[in-house]
Amino acid sequence: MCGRFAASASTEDLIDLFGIEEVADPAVASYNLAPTDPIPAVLDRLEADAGAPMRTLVSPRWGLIPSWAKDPSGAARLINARAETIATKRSFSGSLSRRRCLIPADGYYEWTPKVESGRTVKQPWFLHPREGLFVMAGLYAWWREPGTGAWLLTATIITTQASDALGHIHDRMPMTIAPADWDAWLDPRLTESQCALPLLATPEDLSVHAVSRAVNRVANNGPELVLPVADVPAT
DNA sequence: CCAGACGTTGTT
DNA sequence: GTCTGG
DNA sequence: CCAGACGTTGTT
DNA sequence: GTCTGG
Repeated sequence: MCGRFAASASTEDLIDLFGIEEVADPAVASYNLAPTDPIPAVLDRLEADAGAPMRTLVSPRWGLIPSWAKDPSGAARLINARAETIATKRSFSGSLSRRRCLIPADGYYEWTPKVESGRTVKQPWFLHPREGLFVMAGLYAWWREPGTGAWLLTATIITTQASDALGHIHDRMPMTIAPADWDAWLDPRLTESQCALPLLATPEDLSVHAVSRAVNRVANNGPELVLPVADVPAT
């Protein structure tokens, strides 16, 4: 699955790569993004006067809160949405039809148990493309706070069964969208979920290496978190 | 019809 | 063991 | 995802 | 909001 990731591209990088027209929230580099954190996301917003959609850089909280939720307390739970069932699950189907986004990342983390000095510790791994950004498929939702009327934007990352190459690390992995399909994936006017689903792609040829357990603690951050560590433990 | 749920992950 | 916070 | 907390009363 | 269960 995907429960922690790194995203360090600058706002300028993302403007160039995705053709961003409006920056609602600038990108903030982080090498330790955790559930409930603001994460970078690209979406196409429909203008009120119904022209072409406006490609916008936003910063939703990670963990989708459906618009009908009574309170936002479940946010840390819906950090992933299973590709196999998003079209029929009530928490996601509306977002799949009309609120799809892209989440640009450097790569993501997974953990495996490891015995060290007789104790079991959680060994983190960093999974990432050999070059370029890892553009994850996401869904978003708007939730309105009853008291203040303030709007809260949240998002989730779509997952699928891990490929054999990654299965020894974890049985789930995030899905991507190929650059040629970005426009269609983001277009909120394409409301047929059956048109959107085939755009979901499986990550190919990811590189995997062990990283420091410093990433386990969410307070830690910095580019050193994604660096390989010499002591590569057996799985 | 109304009431109530609506999710993923890992672990056991 | 299970929930909350980050 | 992992780490860390998990509670009440009365008194200061 | 929308679907399922009763």
